[in-house]
Amino acid sequence: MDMKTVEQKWQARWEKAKFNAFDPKDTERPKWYVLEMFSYPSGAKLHIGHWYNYGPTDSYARFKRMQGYNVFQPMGFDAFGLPAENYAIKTGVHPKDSTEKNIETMEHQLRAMGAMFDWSAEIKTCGEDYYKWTQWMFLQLYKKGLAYRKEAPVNWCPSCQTVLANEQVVDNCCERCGSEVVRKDLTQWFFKITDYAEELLSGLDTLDWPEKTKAMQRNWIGKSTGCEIEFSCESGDKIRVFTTRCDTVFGVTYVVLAPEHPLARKLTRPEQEKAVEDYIEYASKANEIDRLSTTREKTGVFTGSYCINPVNGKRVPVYLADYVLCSYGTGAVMAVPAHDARDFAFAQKYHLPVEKVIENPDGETVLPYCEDGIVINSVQFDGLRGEEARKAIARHLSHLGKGGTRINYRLRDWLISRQRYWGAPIPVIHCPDCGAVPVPEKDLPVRLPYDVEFRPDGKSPLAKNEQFMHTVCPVCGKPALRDPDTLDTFVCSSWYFLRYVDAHNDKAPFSAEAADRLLPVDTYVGGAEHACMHLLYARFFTKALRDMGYLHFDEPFLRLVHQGVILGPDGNRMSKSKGNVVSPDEYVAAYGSDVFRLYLMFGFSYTEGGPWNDDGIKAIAKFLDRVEKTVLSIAAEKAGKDEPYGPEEKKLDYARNFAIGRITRDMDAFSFNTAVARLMELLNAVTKYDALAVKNTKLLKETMRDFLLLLAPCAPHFCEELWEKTGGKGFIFEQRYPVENKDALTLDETEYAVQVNSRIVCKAMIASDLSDAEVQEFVCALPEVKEKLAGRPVKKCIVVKGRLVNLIG
RNA sequence: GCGGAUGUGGCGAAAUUGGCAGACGCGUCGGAUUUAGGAUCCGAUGGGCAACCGUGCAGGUUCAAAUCCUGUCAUCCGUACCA
Repeated sequence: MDMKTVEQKWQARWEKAKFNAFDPKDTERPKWYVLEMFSYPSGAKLHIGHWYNYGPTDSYARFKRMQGYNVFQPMGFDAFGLPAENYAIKTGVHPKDSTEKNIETMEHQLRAMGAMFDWSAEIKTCGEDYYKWTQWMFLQLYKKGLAYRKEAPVNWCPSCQTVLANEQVVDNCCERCGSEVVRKDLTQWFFKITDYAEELLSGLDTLDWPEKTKAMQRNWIGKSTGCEIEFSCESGDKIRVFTTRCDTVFGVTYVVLAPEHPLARKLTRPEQEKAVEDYIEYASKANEIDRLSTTREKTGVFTGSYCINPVNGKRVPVYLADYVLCSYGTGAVMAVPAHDARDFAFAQKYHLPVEKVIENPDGETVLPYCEDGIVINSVQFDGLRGEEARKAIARHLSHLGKGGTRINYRLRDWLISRQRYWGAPIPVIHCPDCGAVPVPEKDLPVRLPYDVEFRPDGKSPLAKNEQFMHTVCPVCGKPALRDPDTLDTFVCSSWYFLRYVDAHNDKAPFSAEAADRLLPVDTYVGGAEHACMHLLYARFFTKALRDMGYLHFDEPFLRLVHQGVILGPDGNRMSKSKGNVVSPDEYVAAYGSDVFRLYLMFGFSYTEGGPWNDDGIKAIAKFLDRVEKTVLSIAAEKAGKDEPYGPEEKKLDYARNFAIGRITRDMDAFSFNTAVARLMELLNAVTKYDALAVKNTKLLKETMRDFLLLLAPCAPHFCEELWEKTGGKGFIFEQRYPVENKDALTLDETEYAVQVNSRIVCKAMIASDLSDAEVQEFVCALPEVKEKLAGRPVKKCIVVKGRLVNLIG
């Protein structure tokens, strides 16, 4: 078969019939929203990763379609972002121009894959008709109190000249360029994702997602239940600390503030001023030194001040130390060196007292003892243990008015400002009188100007564009300046799945009807690297929009599947620098897109991936050749009667229905490699039967028809062609996916493994309708069994229906 | 350190969830066809002459373990002083 011609032929026909588009008028069939993570339009062509994500998932979508679902499978481009801007800085090619060109190329390639993408819903996040609504989203979150501005120490990449999200910092280095990240204070916009911490955590339990991904989100959210305790200072200031171990509060021997803590300087006594200033200076540079070492020595400085432990009135010194993080909890901790490894190390170094208040119930108490144990030296709480002690002490603190139970999350608010050009401008105007004023919705979009100087110098490129910057305040009408920053591209991708459902709506981001009809996403497929970013942000958006009344569901992605990573042939991640990049193009040119897709499905365990190896690709081409030959030769046979129906026919019918059942299950489970294996088995069974002298032609033709239908989602062009050639009407994808006939799966007899004392003695065909006792009787009569038993009585007999008999003698 | 996974033939991988380990395919070997090569078709293929031995390693539970439990090693991913 000339695959190139066949592919073009069917792609054109599908296109013409609008066959790939979701049909909103069809209310008969239930909807099924299959979504693959959209791609960033890079300069390179589609790589194996794209193919591996989109090819097999498209087969899944087609399978759902044949099962009778009204499938919606859109595609688009996550088109804003750093790479285009970096490319522009390097080459002078404007991001808009390079991005549009790349989109064109990629779109062309994606279409050539032959996937069932509904291009009528295509979106490009850099288009005005899209980012207008991204800005609208910002405004809604702002209205809802979920967007706010604050001065905050941010991660600054000196090379990219931009702020990075925590998630974009890897090993204290910039995720993109590898430069070391430094700290810088800037006024930034944030989304208050922490307001949803609890629901983002609890909602995970309802999701059909990989456990690993859920675990990562749980860790990222990092809920811990503990206690907040107030230590009063002699100055009158109050230090609030967070602890999960309030059962150790009687063992506090000092209190530590993060160097950036607001009280740090205030509590410093004059005689300590120099030491403290030096330390704060040192700590501010701490990011620049190697913080990765967990064995890094604890450092700190005494402020000269003391505070009072509310439970026992003890006066304890206040230290600054950078092992306490400003951004977690209250930025201050009570130090209990006897029962915390870090406090212990610090106390040793600075010769601070260690007071034991917990005893190991199961042996010697070696300090620092950090497990739960029995409370001692704590007056009325002595003898209590673990959780019980914590509850009692928390209650006590609450009575004292000095604290109480508190839940703390590791999750931080999402920093969304970027001092970058290629993104959606933040729709805010800064007025000297009115302050930060949101742009009225009617004035959206705030257009991203084309002419800008984006060579980095630490300022937002937009800040240098006078025309863009100068405007009037929407409240008072006086001259005012626009916000020069753009939104993190993750903001764009946090709601794209919502836009798809109503991609051309110019009145709203999406209509309520469209959202109700298609959302949430039923099956979402993409890389695992987004576990704590995109997948969390999209959930946050969904919940926030729900609370504003725009959506009527809680979770955007009901089921999530991560495809594995295809590595280079050398087992390493593919990269230009390693020179191990394998391009799909040559294979697609040589074998066609169906063969390439089918090989991706067959050669790897989908969620595992693995090193690229093209040994099997010829085998797939051979398999399809065999299919073609067999299908055409069987189709050419004269239609016959539905007879005979003997053991051979029964066998073929069994193989057919077995395959139907298993393939259906495998496709649903994204177990594509086994689905293809089952197809191969069925073809083998058909070939074998076809070679017989006497055949039931009707059964044979029906089996072949089923086979073609089963194969269709995995080799769409190829099967359409054969469908047409063998007289099929319409598109093969209009046909119903075969459903197994359970009757054909009940056999008169099956092969049992016969064991004596758990060792296999022989195999035996045993009738299916025998009772366990009859099976035992049957196998006991077998000569091999008699020999092994050697006259001993059978003490016990285990029968596993249809599989195995085990005689214990 | 913590969290999560993975470990099965020469190779990619299966295993109905505790029931015949290695489905399906690659590769290899043998045969048919062919002037030859290629292609195609048929057969064999975990190891061992064998009894038997085999799912990283060592134990355990069970009539029965790749699968469950305990310990251990290796690799990968995530995370980084989270109080």
